[in-house]
Amino acid sequence: MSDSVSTDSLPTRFDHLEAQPRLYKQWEEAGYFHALPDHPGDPYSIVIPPPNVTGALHLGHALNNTLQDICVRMKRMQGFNTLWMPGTDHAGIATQAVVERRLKEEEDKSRHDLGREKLVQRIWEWKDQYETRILSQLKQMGSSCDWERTRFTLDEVCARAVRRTFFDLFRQNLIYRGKRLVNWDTYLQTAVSDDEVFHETIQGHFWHIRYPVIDPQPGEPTHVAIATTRPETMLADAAVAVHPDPAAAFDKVEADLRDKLSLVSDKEKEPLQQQLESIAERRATMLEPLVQLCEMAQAGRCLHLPLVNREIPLITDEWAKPELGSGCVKITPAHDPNDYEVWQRHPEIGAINMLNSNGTLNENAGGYQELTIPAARQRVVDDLQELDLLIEVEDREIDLAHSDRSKTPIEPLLANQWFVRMETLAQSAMDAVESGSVKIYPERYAKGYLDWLGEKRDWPVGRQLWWGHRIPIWIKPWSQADEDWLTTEYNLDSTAGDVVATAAGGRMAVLKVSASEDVDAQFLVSLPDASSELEATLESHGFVQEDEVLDTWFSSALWPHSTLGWPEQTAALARWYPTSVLITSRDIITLWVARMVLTGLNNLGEVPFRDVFIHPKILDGYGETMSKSKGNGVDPLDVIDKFGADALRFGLSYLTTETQDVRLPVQFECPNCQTLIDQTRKNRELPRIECKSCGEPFATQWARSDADTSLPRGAVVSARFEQGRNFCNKLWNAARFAFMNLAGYSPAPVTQEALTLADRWLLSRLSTVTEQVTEAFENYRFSEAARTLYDFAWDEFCGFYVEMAKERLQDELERDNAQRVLACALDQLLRLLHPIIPFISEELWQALGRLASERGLDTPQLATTSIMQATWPPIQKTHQDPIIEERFSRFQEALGAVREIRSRQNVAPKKQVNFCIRCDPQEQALLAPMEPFFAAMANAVATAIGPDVTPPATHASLTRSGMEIYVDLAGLIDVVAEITRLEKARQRIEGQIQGKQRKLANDKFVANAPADVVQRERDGLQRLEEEHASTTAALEKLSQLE
RNA sequence: GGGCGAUUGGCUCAGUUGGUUAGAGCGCCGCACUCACAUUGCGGAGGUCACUGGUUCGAAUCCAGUAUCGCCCA
Repeated sequence: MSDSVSTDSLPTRFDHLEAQPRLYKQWEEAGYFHALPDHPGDPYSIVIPPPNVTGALHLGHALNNTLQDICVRMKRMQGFNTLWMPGTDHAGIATQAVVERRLKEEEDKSRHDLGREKLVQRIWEWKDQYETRILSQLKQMGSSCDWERTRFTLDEVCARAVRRTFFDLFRQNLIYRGKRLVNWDTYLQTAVSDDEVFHETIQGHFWHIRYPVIDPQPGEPTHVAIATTRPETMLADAAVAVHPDPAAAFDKVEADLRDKLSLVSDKEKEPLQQQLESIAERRATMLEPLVQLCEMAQAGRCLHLPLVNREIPLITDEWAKPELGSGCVKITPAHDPNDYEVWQRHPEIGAINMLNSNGTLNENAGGYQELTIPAARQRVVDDLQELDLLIEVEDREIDLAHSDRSKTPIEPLLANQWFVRMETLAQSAMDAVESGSVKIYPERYAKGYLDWLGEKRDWPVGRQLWWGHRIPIWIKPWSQADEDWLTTEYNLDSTAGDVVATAAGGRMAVLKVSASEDVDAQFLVSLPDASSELEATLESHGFVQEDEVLDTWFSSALWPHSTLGWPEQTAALARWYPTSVLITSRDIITLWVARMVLTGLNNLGEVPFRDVFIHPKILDGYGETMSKSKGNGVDPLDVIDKFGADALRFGLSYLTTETQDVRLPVQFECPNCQTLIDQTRKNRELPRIECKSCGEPFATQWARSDADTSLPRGAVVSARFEQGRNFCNKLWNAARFAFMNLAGYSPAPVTQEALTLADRWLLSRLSTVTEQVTEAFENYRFSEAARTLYDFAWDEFCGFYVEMAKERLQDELERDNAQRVLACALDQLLRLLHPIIPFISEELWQALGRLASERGLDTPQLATTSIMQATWPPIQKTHQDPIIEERFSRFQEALGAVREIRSRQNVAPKKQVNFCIRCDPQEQALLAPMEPFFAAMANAVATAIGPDVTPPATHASLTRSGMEIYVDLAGLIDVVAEITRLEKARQRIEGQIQGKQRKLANDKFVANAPADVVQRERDGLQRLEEEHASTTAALEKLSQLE
């Protein structure tokens, strides 16, 4: 931009595509984002929720990062020593899954074909590519992160923290390995957590099977019937269970049903009644056989498990439900969570694992070894039928767990897992929230956090993956020789059974695991530092490092302190830990937020952040979450291209309210003619779409065929961002107007006396707005701040103040002060807006600086080069003047009334009209000086204002806050239109009068309501009656004219 | 099954501790482009605040229940 600003040099539009990279580069090169521990100011810090490198950022991230940037930019302006720590997350399973899928698709290779080292290398390549993309997206949004500190959860700094934390927890006996039922993803061949599993109802079957009883006594059944949705699991059955007291079980079911029956409405009674009847029926026919089976179980009767020819016991357990199926249930502890629980109660039945990690059956499946699960299922069913042991097959909807990562069915599997013991850790994290050391906004989310932690479930931290932090444990079968070696060489403390001992002066933690049924005794050794020579020594002694890697959340849990350099006692850590606020989305409160709190407390004895702000989720127009796989995802860069980063940010903050998720109806933008085409559930899955306006086709993200991919791509955007774009344009042009009128600007103090009414009104409003916006931002009420600024900037600053300044700027005597106040007001407004719309506010700030480098009312000061260095506007309480604001609104009402009459009467805008106002002397004093503004803003000339005004012969009138506004319509009046309007008005007034009269006639209201409320009603009634009288009079007059 | 949240004009949302005639943006209708901005200005139409009860002088707002939707947990 040139040094002088004129209409020629400042276009009527903000060119965001040109300005954004230029301004961002300026900021970055000036080092405004970089925080140093020894900079002045109280510390303020935020760590970014590290986006995972699986893919590019979407609008949810845009929202998340916009809110963080708003906080950070405001705090920086407020003089805090502000750090925003950026980085990305390696997202173990998700990223590996994506890369493996591509490997399969593009090269038809599995990870085993490639090998660990090469696969990991591929994933690093993927990571580099997406990290670059993600960081670039963040920059294009305007995020003012301290890029020099950028971290990655798998880099060496984070790795050090992970290593040290694992070692420390292990040393405290808080990490252990145990056999647990896990969700096994047979495709990715890893356990996945419950959070990575989704459930889907599918059409399945319910197979009813008979197991022969071994040596039945006379009178006893020869077979026991069971039913299952997964018949192949019978190969690993360990028992069949029957309820220990079937009669009591029936009693309980019936009692529960009756309880329910007494509570529900009539129409719901019927199904319950039916259930009761069928239970009674079952009881009649089945109780006796069930009791008999129960006795058989107690007598130790066994069953013959067909196909694998094993003997399994009949046992009694409450998991068997007499009211369901045959009343008996097969127990497969290694492949079913409920059966696993049964095993815990009956350890003697054992557990048999029939699965290989790749989902094929193992040697325990006998003749079915090597088969996949679906194949085995078919064979088992066929073979049972052959043996006449299949009773029937029932169609049934079943709930099937799927892996979120591979989209394949989950197999429950008994496997050795690494766990973190949560008892004390979880308690510490609960205490932190309960005591208020961590505050969650909105408060209601604290409940979920506390409930989840309250279960204190141990955290499974091992993943059978290759991408991640390898578990720092070295394993070797126990031997006396090694024990002696460790003792003499490293002063190993006594290795009491299953308690961790330290060695090497605390640089080694050793656990001697006693032998169990399937594992011999062994040493587990953990080391705190990667660089330790101990590692090599151990390996040369035959210790082998655990293959598995840690759950991604293990490293994310350390993020607030690992990024600051912990376990080193860095200056950054001392300065910025604990961080000020964590801003994130609600779905990871438990997975991430809770774990950060407990690791922070464990590692540093201090919570990781003071506040947690949970922001809404972004949904599409149908209320569905956005995602690439649905096709309703919006790329922030598409929005930025079309509307600008400021529009994106403004739109998102405007929508960030406390209770609502953000619904954004989504459109395709035709690349040929820019028409927006609503996205529907149907068209969002199409590879190509034909524009309804120009008829040309364009490609979507689903385009695969050559014909489709050769078409131009249609961006997916949302018209909701038009509001932000328009707002920026409005601000731009208001500033443009100011610049055009700042020629000859000279800085000088403006005395109180020199301020006009409009000035004082604007300064009062500005002060009030500053207070509201500051308060709103500080309490994470982003929408409120955005709305307040929008309304103020558009309606008050542009709609009134700028309009009113026009006159004065042409007046030689007034011009200097008008320029000074205008420059100062624009300056303040830009600062307030900067956190939300950083680019345009910076561009305008710099332009203003070239024209009016020194500004301010009391003592003009040299403005900073960049708005980023400007201070946050202080709240000028002395400027706040409620009386001025109140009186000014009288003017706005009077002006509105004149405009309304003009419009109603179809008076051409260019046609000047006369008007007069009958009002109190108080209003008269206010309105008199505003006469020029009526002329400028409504093309209306005041003929009289005061208590003794006589209305013109032909007029239309309106009543506003006790003022009668009359517009002289001689020669202009549309009598019919005016009569229609007045009659409608009179009707409305009469209704209101009646309402008020009724209210005031109610003794209870008068007696109970506060005096001011009653008085307000009385005043209102009086005003309405006056209005009614004048309306009636006007109507009479008009009907004479007609 | 348990928990949390939502339901306000055609659409997306505000609505402070219950108190005048429930607001905004978009869309719609009418008027207006020489004078910052048509991504604009001025005006207008459009809502029995999901439903049913209750508390209260007074309920979009508080309480209970119902319905529908969403999310989380099992």
